[in-house]
Amino acid sequence: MDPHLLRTFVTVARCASFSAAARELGYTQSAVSQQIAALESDLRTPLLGRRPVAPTPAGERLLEHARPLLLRLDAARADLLRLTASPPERLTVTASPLALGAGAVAALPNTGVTLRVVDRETVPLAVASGDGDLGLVDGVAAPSDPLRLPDLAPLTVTGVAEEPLAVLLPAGHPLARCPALDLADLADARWLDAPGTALPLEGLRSTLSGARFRQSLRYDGTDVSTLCRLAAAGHGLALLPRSVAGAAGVGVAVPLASPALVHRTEVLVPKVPTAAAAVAAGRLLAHAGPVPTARGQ
Amino acid sequence: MDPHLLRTFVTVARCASFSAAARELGYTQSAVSQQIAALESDLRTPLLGRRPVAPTPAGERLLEHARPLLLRLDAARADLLRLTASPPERLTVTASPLALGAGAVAALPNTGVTLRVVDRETVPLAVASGDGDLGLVDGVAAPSDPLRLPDLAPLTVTGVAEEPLAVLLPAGHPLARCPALDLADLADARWLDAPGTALPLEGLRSTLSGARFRQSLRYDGTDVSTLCRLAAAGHGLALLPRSVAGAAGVGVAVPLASPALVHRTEVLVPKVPTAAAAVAAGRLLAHAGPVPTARGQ
DNA sequence: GACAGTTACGCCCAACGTAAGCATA
DNA sequence: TATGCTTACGTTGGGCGTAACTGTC
Repeated sequence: MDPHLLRTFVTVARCASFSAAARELGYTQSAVSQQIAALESDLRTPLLGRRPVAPTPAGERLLEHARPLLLRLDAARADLLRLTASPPERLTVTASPLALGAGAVAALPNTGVTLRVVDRETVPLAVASGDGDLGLVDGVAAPSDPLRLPDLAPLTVTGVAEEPLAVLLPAGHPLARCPALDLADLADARWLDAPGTALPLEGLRSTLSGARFRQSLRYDGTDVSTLCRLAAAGHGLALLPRSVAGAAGVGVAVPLASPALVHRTEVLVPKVPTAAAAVAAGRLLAHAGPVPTARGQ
Repeated sequence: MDPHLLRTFVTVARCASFSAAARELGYTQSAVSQQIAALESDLRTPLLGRRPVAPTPAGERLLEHARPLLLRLDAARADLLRLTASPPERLTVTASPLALGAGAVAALPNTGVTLRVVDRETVPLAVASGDGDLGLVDGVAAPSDPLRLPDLAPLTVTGVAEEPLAVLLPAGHPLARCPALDLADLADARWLDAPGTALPLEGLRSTLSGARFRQSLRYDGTDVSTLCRLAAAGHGLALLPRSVAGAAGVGVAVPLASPALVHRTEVLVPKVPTAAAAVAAGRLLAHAGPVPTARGQ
């Protein structure tokens, strides 16, 4: 269970090839073979089928463990090195697309900032690994409830904005004339599958037992206006913050009435932020929030 | 950042001594010294002050990373080994004290079961590490909200019970005559500090910004009736499930009215449970729940 | 027979233990 | 002076590469 072996295992599983993984890791094919053999003998179970190279059930389980483990390990390393390293002159802000509300944009310093917009789930990863100095993530939550973020590293998380939700529908949609919608009304609707940009439905499914959300087109970009046009063109519904849906300029935005859910934005900084990140986080809080956060556990 | 080094580091920090850690780990003092030196040179920063042996600020950060990391590593290893190992004949159920409601107790199989009651935060740890086959944890949450559990390993979590809360007060307490209480009423009360048994207040503090919960006696056991007697004797208030507080036989139980919080119990099983654990989990669900669970993220 | 993973074998370095060194109470 | 961490040094084994082997398309 040496992380070295785990990393090799994960790479082999991803490449579905010993030799490709060896090239990528700078080993010989032989070394990779030996590492996998060592891991398999350590755990007393085959982890990879050969020809084709694919994880066995036990291998799948190990992947589930190994990936977050390696992530945490990298995050820990980066965090410790950051303590020593001299503070960078530029501030790198990593944000998910819908986390950049008007308030956040206004509060950003206008010099020495690199703004990177990435997939929603990449944001905590970037901040934890030191890839970004400050993160802005959004998601759906009950009012004043914190977002459920993966705990890759001890980060300081603060809510900075909450706003109501809306569903973006194509103009001719039968539900487009409703004054407000309930999630239950949308149980059988077709949703855009855009987990990085539109608000993800996975968690919401469980609120409506029995309801099956049908998914249609998958969008992997991070561009909100494209997303809105996709929704307006009838490729599927999109759940968005009300202000975004209302200002889309295409389609029809219908407010979401219940259950009580809001669009929430949070600031992520390392427990010991860089000076620039601390200042920027302070400005964001002063400008927009903080928003109350209820109940840890 | 080899886990071997991390484990040594954590041990040295705990023992506050190189030689004691060496004894505990089965190394020579010299080896431990070299391992710490290797870690410090790898991270380019001193981690431990010597004489006395105590973590530096950087060392403190590393401890924060290393402890959960090693936990996850052990959990992963245990999980994989469990896949291979032959299923044990006995079922070990690990539960926090207040997770054992009447329903849960009734649903437990009456043969071949070892029931272990432990500190609340130990339950996920035990299930993740394979130390127990099935876990029952409780906590405070908004209705149909899942508990916030540390994600040590991929576990299957299902709600099985929710019930209202009550505060247990000594008979003469000024608030004991109220028909119901609000958390705000209790902002300045003195609470028992019993995180393993009574419901912990840490998270609740943030709901009432400005309110400072004063803590008094600390109770580290897992015995509910002792806790009730402590509360009744005026050592501090205790937040409990209403049925428990009402049946305490001592003190006065006053229902908690708002904000909307409930006592929630969840079943924890490994993603691939043992046969006995799967059966027991099924019985628990059939008997008591499942309780709705809203929103992932 | 070509491609891809395994096995054999030799080499080397990382890591441990022994033992001497050194700093602090 | 005693205790306890560090440094020096010799030894060993784990892990890598080279190369020969084997199984599968």
